[in-house]
Amino acid sequence: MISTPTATRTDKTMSDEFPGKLQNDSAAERRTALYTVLAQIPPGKVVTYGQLADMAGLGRAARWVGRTLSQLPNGSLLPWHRVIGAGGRLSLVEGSVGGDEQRGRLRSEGVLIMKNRVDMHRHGWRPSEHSG
DNA sequence: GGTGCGGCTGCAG
DNA sequence: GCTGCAGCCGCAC
Repeated sequence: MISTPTATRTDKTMSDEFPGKLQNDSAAERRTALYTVLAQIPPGKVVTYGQLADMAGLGRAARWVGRTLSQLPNGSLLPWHRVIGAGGRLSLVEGSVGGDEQRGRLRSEGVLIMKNRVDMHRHGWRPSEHSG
């Protein structure tokens, strides 16, 4: 056996594997995990901040997720618009840049928005049920 | 290393 | 169903 003292985490990017339970050591790792999970969300589906945080292994850091998403650049290819508040509520207010963008994108994907709310029973992403 | 701050969450009114 | 309040968690001073 190779007694590697500092080989706890490694060498290369282990991000080759699918997300779920990454061993997050640093904030950057967590952000990466968050982005990875976020990228797994299929079109027409939505997740809540808390759900996304849990998927990234952050537990209840839903707030942090929201802040992190707000820090995404405009050119980001991540489907940040598929992240909504608990209960299918849209945290972003209509009239806001992000709010308008989110609604527009969601509708483009076939997600019906009624009074700042999305039907989670219909569009809620169920990773446990093979993204379908 | 203590304090403040969020694109939150859940419950009560 | 909306508003207000307290709780959580991690990040930035």
